[in-house]
Amino acid sequence: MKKRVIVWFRRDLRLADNPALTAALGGGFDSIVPVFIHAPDELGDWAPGGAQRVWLHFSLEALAAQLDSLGSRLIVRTGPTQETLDELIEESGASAVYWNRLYDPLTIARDKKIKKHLDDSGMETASFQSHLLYEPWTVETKQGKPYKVFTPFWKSVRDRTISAPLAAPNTMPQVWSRIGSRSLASLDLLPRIDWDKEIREAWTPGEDGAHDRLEQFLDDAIENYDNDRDRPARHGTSYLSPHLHCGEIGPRQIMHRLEEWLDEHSGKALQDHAASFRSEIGWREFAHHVLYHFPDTPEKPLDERFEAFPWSGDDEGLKRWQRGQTGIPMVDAGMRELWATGYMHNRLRMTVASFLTKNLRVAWQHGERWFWDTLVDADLANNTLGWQWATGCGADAAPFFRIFNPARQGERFDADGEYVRRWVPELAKLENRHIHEPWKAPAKALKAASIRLGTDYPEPIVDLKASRREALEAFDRIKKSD
DNA sequence: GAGCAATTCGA
DNA sequence: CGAATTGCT
Repeated sequence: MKKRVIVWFRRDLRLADNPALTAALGGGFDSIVPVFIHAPDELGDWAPGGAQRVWLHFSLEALAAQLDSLGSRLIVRTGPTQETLDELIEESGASAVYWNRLYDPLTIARDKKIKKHLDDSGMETASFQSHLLYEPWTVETKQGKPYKVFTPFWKSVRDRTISAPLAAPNTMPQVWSRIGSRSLASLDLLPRIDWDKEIREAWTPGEDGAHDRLEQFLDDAIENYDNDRDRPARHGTSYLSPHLHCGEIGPRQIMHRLEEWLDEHSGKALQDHAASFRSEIGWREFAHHVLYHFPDTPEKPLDERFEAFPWSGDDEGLKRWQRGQTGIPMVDAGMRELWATGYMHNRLRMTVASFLTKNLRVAWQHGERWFWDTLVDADLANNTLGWQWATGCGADAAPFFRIFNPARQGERFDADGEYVRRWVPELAKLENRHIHEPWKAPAKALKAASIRLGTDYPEPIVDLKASRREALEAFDRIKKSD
């Protein structure tokens, strides 16, 4: 009797360091059926957004090509997942299903149900850790509770040993030709109008693209990480987030390769830069930890007092924010970068989130949703943590009064206005000293730069100082009403 | 460089 | 008890 196993791919679209795949290859099976099941309905409100879908399309295309080159084949199906797995089991005669674990609430619930169903019908099932360095349930405070503050979380886990990543297979068993697959195109992941051009040009989804990015980061950017990662005009960050989201590379591989690289490049300064980068990977772990233990946080503030926060309900403000027409250069630059490319530099993510929630006092869930639909790296854990952090209703005791001033942010991190000029070209001719606050520029300076405020570029839709004060007052009220 | 405004977390 | 991502006026 032939033994066959289904490897159920999800957001682990890689061959190297893929424990489910490795277990299947080492499990004495005669055949392996690699399958991806597209079932966005099962993710409720958090089905992949527009930009994510584009990424997923190309990532699946890359995985399919890799499997082809090893003599295997990616089977693509659509949900419902449980029924689809049942059909595949029937068609292939598989006796086992293996997969790698994910941690968002709806996926956990679905996977549990499917595991029980498969177990009950006599299948062998196994799930594996590959998406995170530290399983959320293995990390707790001395009181046995989940962590709510990053630093103690990170201190408690960062010295744990990380096992070596698994090698990619050199060859794989053929997939029975009778097992049919849908075409990728039929999943309808790509947009009808080609707004995704910039995404295609700027990125290479897939496992090879992910590793190239990591190498590029090590070669070019890590030596200045602490200084350059906050400067949006530079390429100072790793750009690994969308690759990590789809699991084209895993955190274990990143950490391992980093150590290997550091062994070849010594220096105290480099160690510091590497520590900062590691802690960013740590933030991703922390975000998953918090989402796992507080599964309501995509919708609800962790700090319950914020349920009563007097949001403005400013629809017009939200629209202008989305379109990059707020009249605040840094905010508009960030929002336009997002709209044009599906990506936004992290420094700007904090700045625009602070502006939306504090200065416009629009509920953070609206911004979270917009990011979800537009970001190519939209990730439920990271997006949720980021928005709650920026709002001040999240995991740490950060004071609400820590409100970003977009003009100060511009002066500090985009001093020469390069980033603003790139994304808000109508301000291109304005001198550096006015570029982050055009409303304060003298008439002469505006004229010299051919800018008519309110015509060529909007007047600020809100007064930064007054709106900051009002936000603080609103926070005072919910604090006292507790 | 202090004050924001005292709070919550976590050892 | 000390500490708390990345701030602003």
